[in-house]
Amino acid sequence: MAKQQFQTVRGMYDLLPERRYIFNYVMDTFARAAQDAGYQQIETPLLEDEGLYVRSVGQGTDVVDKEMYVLEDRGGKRLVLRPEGTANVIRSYIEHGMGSLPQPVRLYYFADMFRYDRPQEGRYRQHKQMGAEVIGDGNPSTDAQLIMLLQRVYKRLCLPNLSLQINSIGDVNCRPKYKKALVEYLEANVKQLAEIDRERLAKNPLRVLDSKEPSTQIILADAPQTLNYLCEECQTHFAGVLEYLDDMGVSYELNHLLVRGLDYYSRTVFEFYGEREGAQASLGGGGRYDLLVEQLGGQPTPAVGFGAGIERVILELERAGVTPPEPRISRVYVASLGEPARLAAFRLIEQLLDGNVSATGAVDRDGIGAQLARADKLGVPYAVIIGQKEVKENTVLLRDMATGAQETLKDSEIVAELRRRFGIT
RNA sequence: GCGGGUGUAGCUCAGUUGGUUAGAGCGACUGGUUGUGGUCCAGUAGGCCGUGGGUUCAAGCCCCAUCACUCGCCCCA
Repeated sequence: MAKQQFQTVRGMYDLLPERRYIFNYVMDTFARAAQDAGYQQIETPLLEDEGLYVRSVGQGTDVVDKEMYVLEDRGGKRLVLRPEGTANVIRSYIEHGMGSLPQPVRLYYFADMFRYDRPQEGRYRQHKQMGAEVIGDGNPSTDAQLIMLLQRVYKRLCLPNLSLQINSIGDVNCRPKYKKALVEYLEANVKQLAEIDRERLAKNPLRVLDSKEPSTQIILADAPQTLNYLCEECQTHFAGVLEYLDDMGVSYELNHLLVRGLDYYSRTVFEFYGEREGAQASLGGGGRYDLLVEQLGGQPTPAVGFGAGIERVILELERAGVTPPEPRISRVYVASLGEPARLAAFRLIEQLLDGNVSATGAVDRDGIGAQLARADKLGVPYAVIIGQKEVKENTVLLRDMATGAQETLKDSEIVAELRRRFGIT
């Protein structure tokens, strides 16, 4: 064998058939739930202006500062491989005047995200997300509906024991006051802060809240909490969200340290966690971003959305021992022996496919035994065997693979007979 | 970006204090059976032992570097 020269780029992976179908299962489940709830699918380009993400996600966030794939095109334009799903959807909303559609606009998407991070299990440089956005509705019921959409998807995927954590981080009115109080508090305790958190304090103080440093966490226990600083509007909104969730019996956990890593969020933020310990526990999350549309040049428009990692959902499925339905295999294998039979088999396969019977077969030189062995490995319920004798008599042999029983049928009747047996009308 | 672990056949893994032709199971292929699969039997292919350098009479094994994977941290999904 030739020396292997190329391999997948670091942090990226080949999705082989034996695993690809699981992704399809998750994606189909999500798509159905989203469509049922009135969401329409959108797809935006992989490449966007660098400025789009810098302005929306924000400087001082890890995603922008150290994880973006930035490249220059031949015209010298700086482009970015999509690192997250919301900014581009909002760009599209504005660019195509979706503000003049009946509001709110509900969109869902599947997209590959690129982040230049150190890979490990459940974390790749190219990973797949499914997400949804509701644009043009600021009512708390929308937040609750969106959260329940994601929860419904997890539930349909048979994922038990996911925990939902939720918080409100306020808006332009109240967040500055909170930020000020937090900074004052942290500065008063700066000696006990971990080194890295002192840097965060200077750059992006809210990020100190989800610090994992033990020394910082001690300090955080008594830190000011966002919920105590919410303005009246934000308070009412958050109370509304929780009431709707309570009404539907959704259990959640208030987490006053949850702030999420992207700057555009305001008010509601939430995240679903799996049972895994450690860093890759986050399965999906999102929040409200009422300022983003305006920030990107559109009319002031409230919006809320989430993104969920498909690889992580699948890890969680494996963990929970959930096995998705196997992809459909062919139902019929057509085996042939001898030159004239091969042509008859070739024709029969096409006739079966035209008749909506999934079929495959050998149009090669193998003996009948080898062909049946292949049929067996494919797990087809029936094989059709055509040899010299059958061609001469215009018949075929229909073999039940489970019992080994065989019967002779007229070649003109085999398609109809198989359709009947499979209940295809 | 930081710290630990691991790289031997397509897959899962053995491989003794460094010793001469590197093994098993599964899988693939061929034959036993030129018109009949699963079981069984026999056989074949598939390895520069991740890559490069070093130490040694001798390296899969020791040393260095590098790449990849993996675990933890940071951060996220």
